[in-house]
Order: sequence, then structure tokens, then C-alpha cells
Amino acid sequence: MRNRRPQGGISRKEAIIRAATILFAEKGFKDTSMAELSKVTGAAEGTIFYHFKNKEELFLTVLEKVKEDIIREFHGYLEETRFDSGLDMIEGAMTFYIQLGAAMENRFLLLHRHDAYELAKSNPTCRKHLEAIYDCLLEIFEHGVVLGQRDGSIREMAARKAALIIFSMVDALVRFDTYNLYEAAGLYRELMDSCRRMLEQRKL
Amino acid sequence: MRNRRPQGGISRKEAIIRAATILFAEKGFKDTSMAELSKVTGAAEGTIFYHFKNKEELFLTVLEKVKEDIIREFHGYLEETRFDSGLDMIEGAMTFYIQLGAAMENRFLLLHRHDAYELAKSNPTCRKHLEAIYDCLLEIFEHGVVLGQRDGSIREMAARKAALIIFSMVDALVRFDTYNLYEAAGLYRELMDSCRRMLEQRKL
DNA sequence: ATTTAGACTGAGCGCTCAGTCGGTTTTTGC
DNA sequence: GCAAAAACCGACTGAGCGCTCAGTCTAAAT
Repeated sequence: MRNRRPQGGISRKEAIIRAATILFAEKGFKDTSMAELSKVTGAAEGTIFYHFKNKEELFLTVLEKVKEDIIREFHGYLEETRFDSGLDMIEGAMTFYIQLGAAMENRFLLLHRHDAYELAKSNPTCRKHLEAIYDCLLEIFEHGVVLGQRDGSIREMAARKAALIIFSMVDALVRFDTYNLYEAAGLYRELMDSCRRMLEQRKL
Repeated sequence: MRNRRPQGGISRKEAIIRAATILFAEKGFKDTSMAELSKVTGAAEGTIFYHFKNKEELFLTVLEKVKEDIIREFHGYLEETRFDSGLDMIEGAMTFYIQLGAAMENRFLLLHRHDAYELAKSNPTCRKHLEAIYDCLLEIFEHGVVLGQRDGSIREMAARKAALIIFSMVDALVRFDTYNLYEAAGLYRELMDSCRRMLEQRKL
């Protein structure tokens, strides 16, 4: 009955974090009970509270891992990819964001819930994690806009605002996909096309 | 101590619905307790369950009112406004959506939470309300695109997809505003400008 | 004045939950 | 091989939850 070393070589603590990520994402913070988490992981409730002093701290640990995962993925992508123009860079980043949204579905779902934002109101650590994620994402788009304006592929406009608009568009696509409201694949081409028209320099 | 007829001439049931709308929007379904709702309205807990058979039915009643409010507002707007072109209609509808998002902040916040979508999975009535709201909104944008394509102000593209993209853009702005992530006013011009460029016919 | 039905009450019930604690097992360092 | 430390266990606790119910109050009908 005892199951000390969980399968796959990962530690019990790590197993709890992974299971919690899925549960928090799929059911939300309030609707995830420690009893259920205990059942899923095979760890006793006491064990969970041995590793995390309370439910909120567990949530914060989950969010921190999500932050690290997302930032690592994006930095990895930027390092191993070269772009011909700022517009190219933005399109590449958009595509990568959409792919990542599919590959890391439950981590993105967690970010689309209200739990983290509510906690961020009272918890500075939580706010820091969220800011770090969005800063990373917005910076990439913003940088692309600035580059594109230098190389002439993108029209003059406030770079941060453009980044926010682009971000809201790809994020909506990821949302549509996770909620099965509309097949992301079906909207992808129109979205990229619209975004290019929105940004590119007009020939006078 | 007794407070039978609540102030303002509205019935006790109506007062409960209004208070519940605010609480569900601001704190979410789970984090709103009947005890708190009882305190806020001045009605005993038993009274709430006299009017609504359970918490879920109260939530559904709230959502139904929200649906009616939003649809009424949009139909009213469309009836009393004339447009010069399809593109004009879309821009008008976008502006109206953004204004409505500010004027009916907590009703929109309710729609941006997960509660209704989670309930919709198991409750067909809930699903119907949500579908009615989004059908109403998307139809307006879609109709604008079709009109614009006929009058030559909008380029050829799948109308439903264009409507989804436009909707996701204005909805993001309303979200930025309610969460105080970015002042909606500061993004408004760029958003409308970008959207026009995205949609309009290109001179060859 | 009496009846009656609908609106309303609040103590209390059964249950779930996050978190605790005393004790046990496993791992580690020597 | 042994002791100390770390990991783990699960029964338990008390607070808070949605909801019930036996009964009270009010206003209109008779």
C-alpha cells in the first residue's frame, strides 16, 4: 500500500505540484480539494501540508513553475530563431504562442482563470509572477514592432499599444481553442493575415 | 428591525438578484456565500431559498437578467442608429461594446469569469443564455462585415471569422479596463485604427 | 373580527473543507 | 548497525457552507 517513491523518478513534492497544476487549471482553486489532490497523487493529506504550509503556498509554487516554464520556452525560442524583419519576428512569436498554448494547455488555462489575479490583489509574490509572465510576452511583441519600424516593415504606431493588441488577438485564439468555442486552426490564417495588414507599412 | 419592503420600491426578490449579481461578479460563484448575500440584502437566508430553490438557480436567474440587459441594449442601439457603410457599422458597434463594458462593468465581469462556462457544461439553460449573448454580439459584427463587403468598404474575407477577431479585440479592451491592466481610453484610438486597416479594401 | 395564503425568519442539520498532530517509516550520515 | 533527520501517514478538528423547516408576521379577502 505504501508508495514512497512515485513512479518516474520524480520526487513526491514534484508529483504533488504536477497534479495540483492540472487540478487547479481544470477545476479552479476553490473547487480543488486537498482530499482529491491526496487521492490523485497517492500522498496523504498530511504529506501535502508537510511540503507546503497551506493551499495558497501550493498554488504559488504551481504558478511559479508555470512562470518559469513559459519564460524558458520563449527565451529558448528566441535564441534558436533568426528573423528577416520585425514583422517576421512578430508573426513567428504569434505562431509560437499559439503552439505553446496548445502544448501547455493546462498551464495556460490556469492563467485564464481568475484565481491568480484575485490572489495577486493581496499577495505581492503572486503579482510578481503574473507580471513576469506578461512582461516577457509583451516585450517580445513590442521588440518586434520596434525592429519592424526600423527596417520599414511596420508602420509608425505606439509599440507597447501594438504589442497589447497583438497579444490580445493570439490570446483570444488560445482561449477559443481551450474552450472549444472555435477550432483554432480555422481562425489561424485569417488572424495572421489580419495582423499583417494591421501592422504593415502602407505604400503611398 | 423588520424591513419588509426594501427601499426604492423594488421587491425583495429583485433586491436579492441585484445584490447577487454584484457579489457573483466581484467574488465569483463559490466565494459568494448565502450568509453574505443575506447580510447585504437584509433578508434572512431562508428568504433567499424561499425565492430560489438553490444557489445554482439564483445564479441562473442572474445570468438570465444579464442576457436580457445586454441583448436589449444592443438591439436598442441598432434600432436608433443609421450607418453610412458596413465599416462604419462595425466601428460604431465596437465603440458601443466598449462603452457598454464600462457602463455595465459587473455584468461583463460575470461573463469573464469561468463560473457560467463551467455550469454550461452540465446545464443546458445556462448554455442557452451564454449562446444567446454571444450570438447577438457576433451577429452584429458579422452583419457589418457582410454589408461592408457589399458596399465595398471591407475586403473579401470570411465574415464569421472576421467577426470573431473583431469581437476578441474589443472584448480584450473591456477586460484590460475592468482589471485595470491598461487604461482603455489609451488603447481605444490605436485599436479602432488597427481594426480599420485590418478590414478595409486595399487600393491596388 | 376572522380566516387565509404568501412572505419571511433564523436556529440548526449534515456535510465538506483546509489544516493539525502524534506517531510511524524511510533515508541519511557515521 | 545505529541514531538522527527527513518524509510520510491518516484520524481528527472546528469553521463555514448550502439548505431545511417549524413557525411567525402581514395584508388582503371574507
